[in-house]
Amino acid sequence: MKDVAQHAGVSTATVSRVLNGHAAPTPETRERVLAAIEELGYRPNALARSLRTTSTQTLGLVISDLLNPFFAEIARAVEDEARSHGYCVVIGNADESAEQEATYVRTLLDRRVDGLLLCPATDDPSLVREVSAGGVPLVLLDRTVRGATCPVVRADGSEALTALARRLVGAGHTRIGVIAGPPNTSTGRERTDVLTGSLGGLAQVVHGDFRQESGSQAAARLLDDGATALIAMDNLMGLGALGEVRARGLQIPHDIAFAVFDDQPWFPLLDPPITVIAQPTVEMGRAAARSLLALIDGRQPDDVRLTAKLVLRGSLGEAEL
Amino acid sequence: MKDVAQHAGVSTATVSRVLNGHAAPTPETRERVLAAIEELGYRPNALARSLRTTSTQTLGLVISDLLNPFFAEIARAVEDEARSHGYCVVIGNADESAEQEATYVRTLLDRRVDGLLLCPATDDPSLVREVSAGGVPLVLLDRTVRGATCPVVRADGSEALTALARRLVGAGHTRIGVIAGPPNTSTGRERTDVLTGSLGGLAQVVHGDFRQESGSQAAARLLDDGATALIAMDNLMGLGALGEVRARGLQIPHDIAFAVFDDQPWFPLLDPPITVIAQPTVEMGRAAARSLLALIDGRQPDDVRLTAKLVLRGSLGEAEL
DNA sequence: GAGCAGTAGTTAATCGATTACACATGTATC
DNA sequence: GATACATGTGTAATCGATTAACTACTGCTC
Repeated sequence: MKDVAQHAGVSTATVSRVLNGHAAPTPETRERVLAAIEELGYRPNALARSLRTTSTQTLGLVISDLLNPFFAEIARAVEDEARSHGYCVVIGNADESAEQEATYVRTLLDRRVDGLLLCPATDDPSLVREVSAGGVPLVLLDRTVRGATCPVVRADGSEALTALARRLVGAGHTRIGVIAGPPNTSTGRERTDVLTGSLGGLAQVVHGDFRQESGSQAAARLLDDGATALIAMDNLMGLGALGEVRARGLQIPHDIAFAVFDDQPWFPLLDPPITVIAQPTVEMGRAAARSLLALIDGRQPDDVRLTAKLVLRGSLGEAEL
Repeated sequence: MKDVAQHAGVSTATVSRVLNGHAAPTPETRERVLAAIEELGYRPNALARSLRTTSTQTLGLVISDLLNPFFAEIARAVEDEARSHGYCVVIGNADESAEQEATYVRTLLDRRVDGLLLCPATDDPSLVREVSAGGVPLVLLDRTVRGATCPVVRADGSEALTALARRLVGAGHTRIGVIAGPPNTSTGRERTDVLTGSLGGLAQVVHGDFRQESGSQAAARLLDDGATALIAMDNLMGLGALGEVRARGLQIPHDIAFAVFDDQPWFPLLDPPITVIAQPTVEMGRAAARSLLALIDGRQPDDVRLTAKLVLRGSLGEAEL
C-alpha cells in the first residue's frame, strides 16, 4: 500500500479512501491511485483490513458431515446466499464428532468470523453457550441443542412422518423397523419420537449414527427380527440399509416396504423408486444464512421451521394405494 | 492480550512467549500467565498473529462443484491431510464457472492462504499464471491447464478406458455413445480422446458440462441416434443419463450397455449394478495436500499420477463375459 | 570484587490496513 | 480584507499479535 501511495504521489490514507469508495478524493487523484494499483498489481491484505475494522465479511459454517449430500446441499445454499450479500463462507467438517466440532468452532472464532452457522453434532448446549458468551452471532441449522437461546432453522418432518406411519399401519404392517439417528441429536430423537408415537407399539427402533455402515447393521438386525418395513432416518443410513436389503436378495416392496428421510437424486432411479421424505435443503441453507446476516445486522430473526414432504414413489407397495 | 499481561503482572512479550512455547519463561511465570488466560477466557486473535507472522496455517481449496460427490470426497481427504499437519482448509465452490473460480482464488489470496489447491474449471492458464506470479504455492488437482508449471495431482484413466472400449467393441457394439466432459477441461478432453481413439470410428461423442441435466440431454440425443452403449464421463452426467434411460423404459444391459467414469456408493445398488471406472479420490486429495505442504515447505514435489480402475458390475452385459 | 555468562523479562518496532483529527487551500459572506 | 465554511489530503494512532534488542539480575570464576 505504501508503494502504491508513493507511486501515485499521495498518502496511504488517500489510497485507502479510493479503495473504500470513501467520500473525498478528486477524480483526478482517484485516477492516479487506480493507475498505480493497476501497475503494481496491488491487492489489499484482507487480514490487515479485518484486524483494523473487526469485520471479516466471513461466515463460519460447521456441518456434521461433508460427505453427506444433505449437508453438501445446505452448504451450497448457504454459500450462495452469503455471497449475494458480499460474504464469504468458511466450511468446517465436524465428521459427526463433537470434539472435532468444538475444535472447528474455536478455530473459526479465533479467525474472527462475523457469525457462525452450526449443525450441532450433539444436543449438548455447552459449545453453543461458549459461542454466545463470546458474543458471536450464532444460528443453529438442521439440529438444535437443549435450551438453545439462538435462532434455529430446521425442517419439520412430523406431518410427513405421521402420514407415512398411517400408511404403513393401514397396509397391515405390524413389525416396522426404524433405523433411527443418534438419540443425542435433536433430529435423531424428534423424528423417532414422532414415528414411534404414530406407530403405537408396532415400531422396532435401532439407533445408528447417521452413517452408511450403521444403516446396514441396523437393517440387518431389524430384518433378522422379522421387520416387513424399514424406515431409515437419513439418506446415508438409507444407503446402507438398501445395501443390506439387496445383499439378502429381498425385493422391495414385495418382501419389504422401504422409505428414507432425505431425498437424493438417485432414489428415483432405483427399482422401484424409493419413497422419501424430502427436506427443503436449499431453503434451509438460504434461510439460515439470512437469519445469521440479520443477527449480524443487529436484528433478532425468528426461528424458521420449514416443512418436509412425503414423496410417494412406490417402495411402500400397497401402503401407497 | 494486554489484559492478560496485566492480570499476570508481566509484559505482553512474555504472554506471547508462553503462548508459543518459546524459550524463556520460568515455570512459575508460565503458570501465572496460563492462569490469567484461563480466568479471562482469552483467545489469541488469529488475524493479528497471521498479519505479523505472514503465515495463516490455512490452505485454500477451490473445487469445481461442491455438489459433485467426487469433489466432496476430495475436499474431505484434503482436509484430513491438512489437519493432521496443523493446517486448516478453506473451501471455495466455483460451480464450474471460470469467473466464480477467479473470484474465489483472489479472495483466498487476499486472505493470505499459505497455499492453494485448484481444480481448474477450464484449461485456460491465465489464472494459474496470476497465482504463480503472486508467488503463492499452487497445486492443481484432478484437472490441469495448458502449459502448467506447477505440480499436478490426477488420476489416469487411460488403461481403464481402453479396457472398457475393447470390451464393448469385442461384444459387437458399433454405435457407442460417449457423454463427454467439456472440451475445455483437461479431464474432459483426455478421457474422450483416449476413448474415441480406442473405439476407432464407433464412437459418437456429445459434450456435456459435468452436470446432471447435460447428461440427460446428451443421453437423449445419443439414444435417438441409435446408440447401443452409453458411457458417461463423470458421475453427475451418469446420473442424468441413467434417468433418461429409465424414462425411456430401456433395460440395462439388455437394451443398452452402460458405464460411468467415477464410482459412487449407490451405483452397486442399481439393478443391474453399474460398471464404473473408479478414481482413488481419497488418495488424490491426500496426495494433493501433501504436495502443497511440500511446496510451502520449500521442496519441489513431483507430479502425481494415480490409476483409475475399471470395476465390472454387470451393466455392460455380454461385454463383461 | 571485577568480569563474564546466562537467564528472565521489558521495551518498542513491526505487519498492512483504517480513520479521527489536523492542515492547507479555495470560495462565499459581510 | 477578515471570517467562516467546505473540500481534499496528510499525519499519526490504532487494531492485536511477534520478536529483535536491550536491561536487570543472579551466579560463577579467577
